[in-house]
Amino acid sequence: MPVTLKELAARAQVHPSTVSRVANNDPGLRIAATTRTRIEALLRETEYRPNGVARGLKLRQTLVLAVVIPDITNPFFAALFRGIEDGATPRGYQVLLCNTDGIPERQRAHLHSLAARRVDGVILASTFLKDPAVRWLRHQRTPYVLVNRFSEDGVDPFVGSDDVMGATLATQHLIGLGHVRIGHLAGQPTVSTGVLRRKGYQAALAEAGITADPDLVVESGFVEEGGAQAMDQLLSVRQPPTAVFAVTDMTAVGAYGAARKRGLRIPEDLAIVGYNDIPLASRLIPGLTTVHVPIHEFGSAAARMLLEQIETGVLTPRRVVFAPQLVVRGSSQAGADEQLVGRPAQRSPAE
Amino acid sequence: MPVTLKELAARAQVHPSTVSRVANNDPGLRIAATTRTRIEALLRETEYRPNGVARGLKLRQTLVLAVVIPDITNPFFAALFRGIEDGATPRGYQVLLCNTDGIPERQRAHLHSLAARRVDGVILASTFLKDPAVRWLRHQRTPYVLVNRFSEDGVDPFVGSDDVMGATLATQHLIGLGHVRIGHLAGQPTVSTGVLRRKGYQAALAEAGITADPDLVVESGFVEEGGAQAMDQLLSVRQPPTAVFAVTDMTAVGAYGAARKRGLRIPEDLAIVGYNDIPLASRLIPGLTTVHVPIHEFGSAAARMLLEQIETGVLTPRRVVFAPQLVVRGSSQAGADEQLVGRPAQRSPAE
DNA sequence: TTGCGGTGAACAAACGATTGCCCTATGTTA
DNA sequence: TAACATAGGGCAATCGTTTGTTCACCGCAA
Repeated sequence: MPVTLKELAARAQVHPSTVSRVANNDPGLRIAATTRTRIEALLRETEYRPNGVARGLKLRQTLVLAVVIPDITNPFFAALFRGIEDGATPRGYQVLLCNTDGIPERQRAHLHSLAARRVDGVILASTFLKDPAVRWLRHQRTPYVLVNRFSEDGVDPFVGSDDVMGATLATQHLIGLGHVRIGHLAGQPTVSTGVLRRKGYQAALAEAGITADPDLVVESGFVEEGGAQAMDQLLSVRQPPTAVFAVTDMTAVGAYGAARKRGLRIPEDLAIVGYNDIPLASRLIPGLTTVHVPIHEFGSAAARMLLEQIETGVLTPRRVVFAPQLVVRGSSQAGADEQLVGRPAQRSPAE
Repeated sequence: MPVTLKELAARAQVHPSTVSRVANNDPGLRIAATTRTRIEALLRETEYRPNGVARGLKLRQTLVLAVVIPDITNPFFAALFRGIEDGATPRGYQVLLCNTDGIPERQRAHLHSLAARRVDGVILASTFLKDPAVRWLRHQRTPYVLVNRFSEDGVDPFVGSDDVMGATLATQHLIGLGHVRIGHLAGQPTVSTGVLRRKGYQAALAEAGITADPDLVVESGFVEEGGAQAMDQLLSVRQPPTAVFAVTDMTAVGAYGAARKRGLRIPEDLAIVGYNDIPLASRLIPGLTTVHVPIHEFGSAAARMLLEQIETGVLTPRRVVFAPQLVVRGSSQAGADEQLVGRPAQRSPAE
């Protein structure tokens, strides 16, 4: 059992409040040097650390943040979490991680628990358009930041990338390679990234004077399995695409599988472009051409915004939007894989 | 600001303790039906949830667990975390995630913070042999469980696999394929998995009457970059191995890169076997032959053990050791990749 | 009328820290 | 010598719950 103020006070023959002031280095404290020394020795000897729970109750701050995401086993969210933790830990905060598997009810349940625990703030990366949970957060006056996806355009603190621009870049790249029948593995229309990336895809086609074929857009969701199914469907139309833009890298991974199963060569028979540039993208064979976004910085920026909001009560700027960048690899352009050489090494993981 | 007991009590014209008892459904409570109804209506109307911090102070339990790992972006730990959360959430616990990057000082700092926060228990997956942090946990009487690695043989609550057996299986597999010069990308001798897997490797060689060549064992650590460097070194010896057993899958991924850079074909020129069977293993080309361990179950078993310890004060059994199983894929045996067909789908991730 | 048992709730003491205010010596000044 | 600063700490309220104990009241029986 860790030592308490009261016990220390008894041992030092002083009042607990005095020990507290010494421990907290109260600036306005007048105290005899000998007393201070005696108390400090005791503090060191017992390795006293104030009970965080009691402190939280009194000071109304827990020094805990929460991160709510669909699934940490998705490399995108793992990298995001690292960014958040790296931003929060140096400032004394620790981070609760909540996986929702994309199920609104689980998200709701987690948020309610988090509110009951009085976490100081929430970073939410699993929101969808018109998400009632976000309205609830607003109403609760819980500090929060949305990441990657937003719920209502422009009203919430947000960190993400310019999805329309990223999708446009990706599609223009395929157009530039001479593709005309370009498919899209699309995210759900209930999610901002799904909507905006589809919009960017369509904008690029329109700009190039290519008439959009509705058969070439298939909803895949954001994960591997959906990507495989949707790709399979795309390859079954009477005149299949020669290239696809997948709404996320994981979706593209699914597409790889589906293409390979049909004996298609990438990129000769089918060019593929993804979105996010997760670590896995460069390890695929061929490497996945994708839209790079600074995932780790999403996290650290979100943490910074959240902490600013918590500590100062105000927030400026309210939105951080990174410009995405195309990374060309072998999945769209044969022989392009050497562009990988010299990319910065990843943060070192360890078993 | 959420509503408090005191406010509710004022509105219901009763004492706070009465509201508390109604909210907690105190079995021994005698109360007039009308009063109870009035209070219950108020509880629902205000969506009252007791302040978890105050509750934690009074009850001396926070309903928070902590997971301490090297790095969540390593797929092994991501899967492990899911297992833990899936075991903890249904029982009302939420989980703090702490990344140490394998740095003892960061681990120490996190554990101190966690103790100050009075987390109910800790799951530690980043320990090493004779880890002072584990001794500290014991001394603090903080409930804890070690996962995957242990600190001192047999003394701590532990969940993991039989590393010697797994390594033996892997090596025997290579021997069975006719390999004689078999290398080992080894973990550090300061970590239990490093020591035991090396021991299993050596045992298999000895049993087959193959004399161990010290040049064929190179310390790689547990991550990709180390694997690449160590593999490079192995391929530089005067008579390079025709097969290697890598201490983890991530190390094997590094080996893939190194081999490919030299133009070696896998498995024809170099057979590779890994350990852990992370999701990435089956997506590599060729698929990575590896020692399968139930990562998700590591997590849920650890959570169960920890909760038992927390809630009952005792722990039985103290050790859960899973028997590992070899999964043969194309990295050791050409044409073996079809053994992948029909493997259970992964848990659905989402962007 | 007194006593008693049962109802229905209030009281109050924790849990461990923080912090504004008060109190008592002692020395200083007028 | 009376008034007053100042130094050095103690007091007590507070954060929001939980829970063992006490209390007031009512009806009923003796």
